[in-house]
Amino acid sequence: MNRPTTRKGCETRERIMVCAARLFARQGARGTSIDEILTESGTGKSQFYHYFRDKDELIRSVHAMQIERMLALHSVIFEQLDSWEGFELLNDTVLHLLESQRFQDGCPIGSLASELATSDELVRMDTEQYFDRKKAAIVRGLTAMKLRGELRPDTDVQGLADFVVVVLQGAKLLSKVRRSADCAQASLRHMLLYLQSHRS
Amino acid sequence: MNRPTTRKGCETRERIMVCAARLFARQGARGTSIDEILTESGTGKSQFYHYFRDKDELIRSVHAMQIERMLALHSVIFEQLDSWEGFELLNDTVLHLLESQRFQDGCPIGSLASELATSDELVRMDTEQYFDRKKAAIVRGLTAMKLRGELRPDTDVQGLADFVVVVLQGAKLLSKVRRSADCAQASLRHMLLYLQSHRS
DNA sequence: ATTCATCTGTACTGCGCGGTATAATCCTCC
DNA sequence: GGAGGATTATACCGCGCAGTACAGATGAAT
Repeated sequence: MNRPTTRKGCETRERIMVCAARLFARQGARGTSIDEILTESGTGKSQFYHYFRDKDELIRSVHAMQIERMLALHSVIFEQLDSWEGFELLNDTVLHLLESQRFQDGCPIGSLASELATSDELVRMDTEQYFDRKKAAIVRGLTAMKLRGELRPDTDVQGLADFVVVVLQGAKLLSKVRRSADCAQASLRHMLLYLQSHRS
Repeated sequence: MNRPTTRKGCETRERIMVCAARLFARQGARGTSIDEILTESGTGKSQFYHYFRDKDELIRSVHAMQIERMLALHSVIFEQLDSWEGFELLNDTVLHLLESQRFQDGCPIGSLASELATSDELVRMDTEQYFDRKKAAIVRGLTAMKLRGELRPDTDVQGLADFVVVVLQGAKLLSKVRRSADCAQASLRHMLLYLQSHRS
């Protein structure tokens, strides 16, 4: 609702957001109560409703934040996606991320989207944009490789980019269910091998 | 709680389950109240608590039912997974299923798992088993093809099977977010192409 | 020091939710 | 036809939830 103006206000809002993000990733948005977030973040109700109109707005804000966070975190990698090393780095980063959460959260963005996509159109659209931006980065990289003659001229860049996004999301989901990165690792490796099969 | 014995009882329990399954797929388990299920299915509270101990038991029952339903629906296909036609049929079936839901539900099993995997260990394990059984069917098929010499002897059957499961789940999730089968279709086609690249 | 907007503490409300209690019906079998 | 379990109707309970009211604290600017 109100954007914070002072330093203290920013910190408070931030603490709520970060804490909510963590809880949402573990137990979903519907499975997390506002009180729980407030207790965990050491804030009060008045503070919450000073910065957010209602729970839905919090959810959307957190989701948007996670999206920007992820895209920022991967921005360096995205720029290297015009080389095999870049894709290897992408795979490694994803696997590393999964392990750092001990395979508990899967993909926070994907999870929240899966939970709310049908009931919250805004969340759905934000997620769609997220996938679009991810895909665009991959398309850029593959196109560059194609232009440099590293990929066959008839390579279906668009379809491959969709494919990569799909594999990434699927791998993250399965690692969450299996509590292990094994299948994710195998899948990502095969994905890379498939990309490389388009070498000219 | 109580298993129904009479015909009427079975029908009542069935109606609750089917209705819950539909609602869970659209709005998640936490996003669906018992009252909503009862209203929609035309049953009463006493009937619900006659057949289910609590909401968790309903959720697990519905989830288990969905799993068995899916495996049964695919059992014929699973037996044909020792041929390229079999995999094509699998892809077509998945796409057809997505379209029949107008891309609203994605994968009911995957969605519920994503929502509850971290908070309900039983749901998580059931889902894991589901993926295992799916993978096993794929492994059987690919192994048969390998033995028949249609796949190269060094083919990583296990890894490929994981890969297929991952792609299927990822495709279903993205179709839900994108409200379209386009990316799913492209991904599944590329998956098949990759499998076929292992031809000997 | 006073002012004034920002920020925060606390107590409260109303309601929807999961779950219970009790008793009434239905059906089958003897 | 009536005994007895299976099934169903209805009213209810208590709690946790999202959201509100309002007063109090903070702190920078003048």
